[in-house]
Amino acid sequence: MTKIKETSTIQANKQSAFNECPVTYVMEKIGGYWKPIILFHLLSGSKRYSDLRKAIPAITEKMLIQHLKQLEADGLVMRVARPVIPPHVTYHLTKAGLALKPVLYAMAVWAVSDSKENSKVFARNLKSFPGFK
Amino acid sequence: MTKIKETSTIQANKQSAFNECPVTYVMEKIGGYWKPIILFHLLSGSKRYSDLRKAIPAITEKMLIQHLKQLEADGLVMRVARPVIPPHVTYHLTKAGLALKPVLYAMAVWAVSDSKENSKVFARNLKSFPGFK
DNA sequence: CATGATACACACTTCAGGGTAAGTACTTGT
DNA sequence: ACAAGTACTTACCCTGAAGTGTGTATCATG
Repeated sequence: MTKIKETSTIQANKQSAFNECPVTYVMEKIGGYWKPIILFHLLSGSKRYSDLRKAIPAITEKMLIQHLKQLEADGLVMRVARPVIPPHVTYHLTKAGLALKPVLYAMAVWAVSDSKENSKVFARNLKSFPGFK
Repeated sequence: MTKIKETSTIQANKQSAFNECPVTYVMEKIGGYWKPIILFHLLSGSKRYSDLRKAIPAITEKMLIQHLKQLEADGLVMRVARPVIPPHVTYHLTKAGLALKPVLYAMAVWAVSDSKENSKVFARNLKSFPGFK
């Protein structure tokens, strides 16, 4: 994890939001481009490191590991390493990780209904992502 | 809204995550330090611009406006301006914005139970926020 | 003997979100 | 005449999350 500067308003704001806002608390844990995707793949069952890599081709190894370590430190996933050569490491969701299922589900439901109701807005958003026309 | 570079892997990843992952879709809309807090305040009723400023003292005017504009563009809030002097502008949640209530609630429930079950992890996290001992 | 597979580690760079600070327009009150 | 309130706008800077690329240990297999 990257070092954090002590004197920084942005960190102070993060702190207060973290303390006061449970939504921010959740987003600190499942936020970022990759964490939700990793969690999604683990929700369908435990996976090896290399299986995750194959399941998410676009992710770099650095990002994958970094987020797995963070998820582990946050108590959402468990790392199980078998002491064999070549290494054999699997990642599992913990109880807390599994408890995220309804949360992620609620988000997904909203996303689907929102992208239907506001298809125009959706289209505008898509345009703002380069490579789309 | 800030300009976005066309040639950027990070944007490309955002795009694919946005397309494939409904959770990312939601977080694009309610993510950031301030959006959940603004939404929270609007959930308890429509508010004037100046009321929001008073309710969230730490936020700067730039951030407040910027996020309100984004929320408006995303169809989550509605801006109602009365053509009087001095100006009188109120912000309301739209149908889609109100529909976020169960989502935010699910997140809050998880946050509370998680911070209870894993008080040690919580403590570690707090330490990582400067200003805490 | 060297190539491949596995699960990482580390140094370096980029960029978009967030912060700071100052200014605008228009009118009412003193 | 000038300060105060309201709802913004704009220019500039800084930081930290994310991406790029290369290196490591260990053993089996051809």
